[in-house]
Amino acid sequence: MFALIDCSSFYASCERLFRPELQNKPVIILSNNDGCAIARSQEAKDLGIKMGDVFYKIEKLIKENNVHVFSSNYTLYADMSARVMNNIARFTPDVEVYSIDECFIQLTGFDDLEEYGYLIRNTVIRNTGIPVSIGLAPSKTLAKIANKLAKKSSGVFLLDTPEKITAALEAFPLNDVWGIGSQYYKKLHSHGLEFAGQLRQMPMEWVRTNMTIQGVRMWDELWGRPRIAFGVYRERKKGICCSKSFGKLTGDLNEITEATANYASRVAEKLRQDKSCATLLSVRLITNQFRPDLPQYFKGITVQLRHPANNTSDIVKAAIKALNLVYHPGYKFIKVEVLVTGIIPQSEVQLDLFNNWDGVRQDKISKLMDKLNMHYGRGTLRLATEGYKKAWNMRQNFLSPDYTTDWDDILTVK
DNA sequence: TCTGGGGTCCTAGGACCC
DNA sequence: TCTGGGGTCCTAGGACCC
Repeated sequence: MFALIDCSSFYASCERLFRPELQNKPVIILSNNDGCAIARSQEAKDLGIKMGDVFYKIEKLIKENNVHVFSSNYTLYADMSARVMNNIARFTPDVEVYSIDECFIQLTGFDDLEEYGYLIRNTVIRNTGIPVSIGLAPSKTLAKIANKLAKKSSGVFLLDTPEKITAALEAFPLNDVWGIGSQYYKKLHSHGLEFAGQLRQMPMEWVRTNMTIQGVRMWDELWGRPRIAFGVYRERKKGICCSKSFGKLTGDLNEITEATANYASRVAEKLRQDKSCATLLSVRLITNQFRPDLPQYFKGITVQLRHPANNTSDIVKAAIKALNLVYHPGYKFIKVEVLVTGIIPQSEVQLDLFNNWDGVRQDKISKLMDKLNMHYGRGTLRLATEGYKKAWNMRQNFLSPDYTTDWDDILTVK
């Protein structure tokens, strides 16, 4: 049996934890650059605020209803997420962290799974203050469905017998099924399908033709046959990217170079975290598609690294080289993306005797940077090209303190 | 009337997830 | 003024090989 444990309105719950006066009040969290709503408390959902609603378009509604607004504070959310996951790991060693606010666990050999579900739920709530709901079922897709049903009932939902599963699927809307997005929903709906139970009744060949092999896997899972692997150990990532919109439009190559260096440096950090090296690096420059009055530009280029690397210096140099190949004056850019691919394990990188490569030295420098930045905060030690003014940096006008990760931000109790 | 067969690798694009 | 970021997997099609 699988369980899916999911934090309710996770970002909003994190913010409310340190602002208890916001319990039962509408709260929303904005995307980077304070662009649109990406998380809402139940009260905010009830006001009709939807995922992705553009901030300035709902400002009136926000004022009228006294909605509390926060910029995304990923430092806080990541730390709270780790606390939740650690608590869950006390119940079973097999935890697959699926996203910042969700994990799958595998449970076997329990007489009363429902009771165990409540025990996990209550423990997490007591120890972290973050409410969670738990869905239990024989496949991951069904566990996701059980989890949605748990949210509508008492926080834990068990789908264990064929009868219970059939009854649940009959009334479960297709567009809420894990793996069915807007495009597949449109297609299925045009064939008269509306509920998960109806899709499950379709012949496998029909599913394969209309939804490829992935659809067949999902279809099997709906029948309670697990087809999606349970992975406690995270696979090596196939690509690592850092891409963020600027706080303003800019055509200034110096500013864009600074941003590119920052993003590339972050990519190098992530590579080192994964103990991976990259062989290819792409940079893409993008204008603002929401400004059709301005000339549009959208171009990316991929360069080969002269040696598989994860040190900051090599990655940043390659990124700046690629940037200079894609940059074109006369445009106002909104975003630059830095992406590395061709990832290989760090341990498999071979030294190249003929390339006069100073990677060993650079690797040592990067290691030291990681150590210092871990201790004193990200960006304490960085390359000069990364700059210090950061005129392009994103807007975060409603940022909460880093209550749990920064001594300066710790709450004072009077 | 009519152009081999069977592979590999890469990229772009489309679908999905949170 | 103002519209997120970071991933996954699958398929089709082109280039290339023998």
